[in-house]
Amino acid sequence: MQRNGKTGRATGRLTLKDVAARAEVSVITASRALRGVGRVAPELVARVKDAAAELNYVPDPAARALASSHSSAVTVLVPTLNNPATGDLLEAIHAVLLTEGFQVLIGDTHYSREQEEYLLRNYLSYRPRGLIVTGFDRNEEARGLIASSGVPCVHVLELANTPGVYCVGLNQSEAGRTMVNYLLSKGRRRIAFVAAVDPRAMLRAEGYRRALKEAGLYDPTRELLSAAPASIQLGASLFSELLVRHPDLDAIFFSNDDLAHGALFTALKMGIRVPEQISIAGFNNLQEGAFTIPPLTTIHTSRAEIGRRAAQMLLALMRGEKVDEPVVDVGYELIIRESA
Amino acid sequence: MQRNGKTGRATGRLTLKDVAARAEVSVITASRALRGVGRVAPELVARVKDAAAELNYVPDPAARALASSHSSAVTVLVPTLNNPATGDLLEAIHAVLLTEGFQVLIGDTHYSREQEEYLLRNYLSYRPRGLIVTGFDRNEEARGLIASSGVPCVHVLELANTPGVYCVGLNQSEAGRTMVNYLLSKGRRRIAFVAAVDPRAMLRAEGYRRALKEAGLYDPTRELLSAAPASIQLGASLFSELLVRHPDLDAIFFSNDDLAHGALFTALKMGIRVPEQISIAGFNNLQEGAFTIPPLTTIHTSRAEIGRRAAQMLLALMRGEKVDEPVVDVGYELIIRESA
DNA sequence: GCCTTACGGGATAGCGCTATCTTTACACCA
DNA sequence: TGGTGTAAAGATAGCGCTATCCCGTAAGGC
Repeated sequence: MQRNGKTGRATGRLTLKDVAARAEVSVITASRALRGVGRVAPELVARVKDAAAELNYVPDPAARALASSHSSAVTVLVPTLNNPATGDLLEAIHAVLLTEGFQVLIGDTHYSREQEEYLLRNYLSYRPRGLIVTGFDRNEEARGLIASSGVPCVHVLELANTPGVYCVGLNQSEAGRTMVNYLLSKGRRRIAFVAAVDPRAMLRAEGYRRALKEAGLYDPTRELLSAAPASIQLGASLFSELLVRHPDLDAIFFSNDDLAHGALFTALKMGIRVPEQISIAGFNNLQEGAFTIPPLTTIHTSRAEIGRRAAQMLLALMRGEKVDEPVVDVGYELIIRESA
Repeated sequence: MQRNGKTGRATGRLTLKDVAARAEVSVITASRALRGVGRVAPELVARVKDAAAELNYVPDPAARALASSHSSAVTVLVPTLNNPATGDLLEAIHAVLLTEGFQVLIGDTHYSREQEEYLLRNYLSYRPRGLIVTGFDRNEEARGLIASSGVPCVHVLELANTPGVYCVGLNQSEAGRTMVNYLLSKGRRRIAFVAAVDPRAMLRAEGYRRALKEAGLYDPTRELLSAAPASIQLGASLFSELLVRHPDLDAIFFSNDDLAHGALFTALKMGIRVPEQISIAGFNNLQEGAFTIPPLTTIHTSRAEIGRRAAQMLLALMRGEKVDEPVVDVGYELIIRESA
């Protein structure tokens, strides 16, 4: 129960030695028994495990990390914590890794390459067993840190075909293209793209451009990018701004549901009929989208599935297993609702 | 740049020994110089720091933790990651602690006491320097773990007056009471309370009950609690359900903005006029609330400020400084919009 | 019967740091 | 001049674990 007490140690910590003593084996046997490595007679394993359980023993991760030069930590770097999509992702990653006995260290890069590099340097000093990073937009230093660390790394949200690179995500650009093609199929011709600049949004922008160029309808002045982080507020103001500049637009593709929600609210307030006058589309399929007036047409992305599968892939990599599907495309789904 | 190379160590890691050698001092002097403890001549400190910088040395946290029996980690336990309010809180905590050189370990208790106890046991084995936990709703075991660990702990979101307990939050119950009193002041008499059960929501419920009892208008059948996690969807269905049971209600206080949004959307769809037929109020002041139809009356809570101040308080505690304000009430603000 | 091989178990030596004690150097006072 | 105090640096010994080497014992081969 209590961790101080019968041991005479300076730190008062309950150690493997105590467990070993109780099980009447040597420390190293206790170590092996608890880790399930090496050859230990089943009977001894049971005795050690019982002793550990009775004493409520928890191994010291620091000592373990120092001795083995491997921690049980997995570092996850996300661009922001302030985002429902990140929440879904982290929740799923946590769920998988924690049950497997790993600790999850979360780093928030705030969409900054410098910050990401700093965090990598920092977190890698923890000798994490694994690494999950968001996308591929990082500087050379950061790339080098990941590569030279030798720590298994899974990239999430985006896809890449580079050999030796593991990733779980979706083709953001294709998803963007799908949405624009859908708008085109509905007869829209003057389609704008509005985004809060972030790497994924820029990939969606590529898809947007490709689709419109293929249709011969691309007009670069119809792209509106903002450096501010996405929010409903921002969507509202970008929407107004865009309408002033381009009153003739018949559709707007927002890089992000938040922005689209702001636009929908503004449209409702200003009496602009959606989708009759203008179609509005978002991206990510946040829960609110099903309830807006009108409900939002968007692209569904399975953040939870990405998190889960990325964590599982990382587990396999950390165990040294062969991963025969290094690129997992979880796909996306066009959610057609009334707004477009 | 690279971490392998000139050192002859088995792990290939760049160690303090390398730094010491380069600065031509002993390891322990290098250690002291880098940590800024003890007496080291300024000239040597500079030499060591230069050497460390040139080698791009990053101390091994595991070794440090083992030797000093203190890590540089701070554990934060939150009830969910899937929530904008949690995002704000974590973002702020991260911002403060990371710049001070601490690592932030996030644990997600999923609103479960058992899970919290498990996580505490686990994370405490990391010898964190500090602990931030959400509220006070935990089992005896968990309470004991925190107390006996001797790790400085700050409680967030709720307040308590127990001596020796540090907390940063707001009086949830008072905030709930304030909202109900406001509704009463607007002439509402048949006020319901709808919540997704969580400890904070239950405190708000207390405030709700108190206010109504004081007004002699309390009716327990007007409380609707759901075990499911809060969502717009849930709010929508609870709203419909409640109206069937109590068609005469003139106001509903939702424990949570998400739920209120669902209600507003449903009301709009069903042609129920808000606030003429029924007033709707929420809690937390999420960004969406300013844009709903009609805009949502709610209670603003400063999650970011709570996170920031909690982190600062924890810093002070970890440094052994005296904290003369162990209970920080960041307050709340009644945001009056059209929905009530 | 001796040697090999395999297996179960233990002894030992660190992992990279820091707490603690000890030593050295030098100023100060009687 | 010798003793003493103190600052500055180093030597030493772990922190709690695991990698590695080593030693018995038993089974199997010739």
